[in-house]
Amino acid sequence: MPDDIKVNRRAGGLSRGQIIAAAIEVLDETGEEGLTFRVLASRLATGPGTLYWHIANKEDLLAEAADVMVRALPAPMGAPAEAIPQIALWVYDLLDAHPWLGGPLTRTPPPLALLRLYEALGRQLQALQVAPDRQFTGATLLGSYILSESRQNAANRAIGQDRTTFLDEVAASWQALDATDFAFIRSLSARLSSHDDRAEFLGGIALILNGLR
Amino acid sequence: MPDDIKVNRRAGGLSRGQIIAAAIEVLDETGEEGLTFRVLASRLATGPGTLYWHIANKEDLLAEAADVMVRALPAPMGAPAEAIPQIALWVYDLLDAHPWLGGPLTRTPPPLALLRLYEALGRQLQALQVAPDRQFTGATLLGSYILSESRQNAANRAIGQDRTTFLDEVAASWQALDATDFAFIRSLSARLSSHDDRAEFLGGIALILNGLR
DNA sequence: GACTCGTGTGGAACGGCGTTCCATATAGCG
DNA sequence: CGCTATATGGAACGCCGTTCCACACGAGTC
Repeated sequence: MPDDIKVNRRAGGLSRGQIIAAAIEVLDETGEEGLTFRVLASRLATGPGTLYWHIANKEDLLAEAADVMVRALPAPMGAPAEAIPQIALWVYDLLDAHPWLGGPLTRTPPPLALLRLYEALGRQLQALQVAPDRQFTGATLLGSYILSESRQNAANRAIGQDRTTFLDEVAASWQALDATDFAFIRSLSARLSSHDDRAEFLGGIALILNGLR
Repeated sequence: MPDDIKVNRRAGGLSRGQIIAAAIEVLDETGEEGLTFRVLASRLATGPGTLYWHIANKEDLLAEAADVMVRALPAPMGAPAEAIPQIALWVYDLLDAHPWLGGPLTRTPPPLALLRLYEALGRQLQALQVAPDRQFTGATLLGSYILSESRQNAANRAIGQDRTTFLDEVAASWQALDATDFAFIRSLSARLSSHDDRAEFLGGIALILNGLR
């Protein structure tokens, strides 16, 4: 299966692209754990064995699905100092709408989808005239923060129940911790459920950019 | 199974602590995927069903194992500006020695082990006189960067082969990317295999602290 | 137009997983 | 000395990713 260019000669034949598109549908509907080869095969009206002719394994499938999503990253507009928060928010909203992306994006080695993100961030750092030996650190820092926060936020709402009630429960469990061992955590718990996530998130981005200057 | 205080009355009885200790042994030897209830049970000379009397499920077991590891975090010494890199490096080395920690530490909601880490970082931020409304952002930023980098580094070496040859392969695959779409990534690939990970890592920490000032 | 062969197909089966079930054993208590 | 809650452990359940293999089809060759 060397090239994707080679199209299936069969009439109603399955293509790699169709499989990935169907996988994304299933992932959006039932999450990462809901995607199995059996349900995917039945949705495509075939058997599990057929899928393995087109894709190597589940890891491969997830990486490709993630890449499809990240390819939609729009070209940033405006000054670099504005473009970076713009990219950050785009990723934040992407993972909010498709929480399953959290898994496939954070693998070793970094999947292509993640490289696209780093590329976009790195270019803005270059445009910001960040010193070359700081670009690596800066891109890594931005990327890890963006992904970690987006993942966390996405996971919060993937639980199924309402996001605010979930955060309230977490805050309550933090309040129940030992008062001396977890003084700082407890002081955070009030802030946890009331704060504006996106504003908080953008604050972190601004902090990084501030440090890069 | 309300309290841990209640000790097994049986002679050679199994305790929750013994199970967790054995689990950590298996995890250190064979990684997260190597830990199954069957191998854990056979190591403890019992059946899988017995384990479920003492622990709720695998997630519970992993969270508790992670907590045991993070509890060993030493009390930071010296000025706060030195204590934070100190904590960061401790986590970095911990995950380097026990790569399986990467998984259990990054769950939703944040496991107790992770809260311990945030507590330690937050206290240093307070000592650094960081404004209260920036402590949350700062701790989150530090935590996400420390964990992400440590995880990445740990995963690199968990592959089995030598770390440098692994990074060389990654660098080569980056060089093979499209020259215009991935100009920034390609410019990074040279730096990837030659750089000093720990120095790079500390550079990122310094950058965050710089931004907080 | 028949033959053939590489390209696809799909359902059964494999081995392993987390977890549950249940018959059984044991230790403390009335 | 029974009784009962505690604790055990092996069998079994349902599901997973993946492999296997018998088979169908479409295009090139004579």
